[in-house]
Amino acid sequence: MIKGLEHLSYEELLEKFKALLKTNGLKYTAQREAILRTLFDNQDHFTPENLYLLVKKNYPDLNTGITTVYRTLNLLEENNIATSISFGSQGKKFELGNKPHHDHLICEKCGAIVEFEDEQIEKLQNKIAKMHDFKLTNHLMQLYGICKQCQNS
Amino acid sequence: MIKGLEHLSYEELLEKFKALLKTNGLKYTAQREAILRTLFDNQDHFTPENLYLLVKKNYPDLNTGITTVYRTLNLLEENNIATSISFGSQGKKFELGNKPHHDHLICEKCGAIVEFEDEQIEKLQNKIAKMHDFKLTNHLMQLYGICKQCQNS
DNA sequence: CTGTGTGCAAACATTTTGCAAGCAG
DNA sequence: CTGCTTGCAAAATGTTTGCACACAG
Repeated sequence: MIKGLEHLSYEELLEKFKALLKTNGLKYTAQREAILRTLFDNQDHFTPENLYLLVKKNYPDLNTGITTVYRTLNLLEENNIATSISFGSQGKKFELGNKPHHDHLICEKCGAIVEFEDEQIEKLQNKIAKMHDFKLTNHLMQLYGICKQCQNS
Repeated sequence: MIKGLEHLSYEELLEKFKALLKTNGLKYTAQREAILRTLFDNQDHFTPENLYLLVKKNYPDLNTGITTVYRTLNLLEENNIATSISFGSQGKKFELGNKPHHDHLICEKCGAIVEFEDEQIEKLQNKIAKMHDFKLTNHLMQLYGICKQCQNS
């Protein structure tokens, strides 16, 4: 899983990104940074569409196309800087992978996404994988329900 | 979650389906049964496309369209006879919901899907939901890894 | 008969690709 | 300068909808 990205400052993250670009013979562009920066400034889960709109709003001069957002997100994901998860009807969403591993609680009414971690569950998952002779590489857990607010309305 | 569908024979399942159709003023058609039957005979996880191809192969005379497969799957899902899950790059898949709740181990190499159940994890999930004041309605857990076969090849 | 179901084609939504021009290195 | 990157438009996917005919009840 994502390791070594926890608690990075933006400067550190940017350095990491630049190093990665250099290693792969890719170029550092204003659009790529705008996308990274927007992901960092809004620690949230974005669909490509939502992120595209926000980048456009925050950096109107760059005139970034949605194509570039898709391409950059894929680049970030391939290099473990971002992660994507499919949230049922909410579609595929990306988040910056600079946090320790966590799973999600999703409100089916308002769509709120709450993150959580649980070490015990992780241990049980490893146990199950071992029982089935799987070498675990990744996992996904989503709990769907109704959040406190929506229960009271 | 899905309750009361466990261990149904095909006849029982079909009765349930017919009752449901009658209740909603819907009609029992050969295409709908072919789809249900195919899901039952191949206890597996299907994309609409795959299921469509199999139904076409098994019941060529019906000339079933993919539109009908989509419509029937949605009908079955709305009535808790089938369930759909998004399996990352494998896309959205449906399975007959006549088994007790279970989660999935997915091989990232060959795409194999193995089902498992774990009561302890379910308990922990309830604990977490309670901590965050969520009223749980559903959950999804997928463990991605490399299966035994693929490790040895 | 009535109204639901069907297949087809068209519409849609989302994501990817081809291309000519732009710009980082 | 070289060739990676970009935005646009077009293409490719996956899914839904409109419609006229078919058929279950």
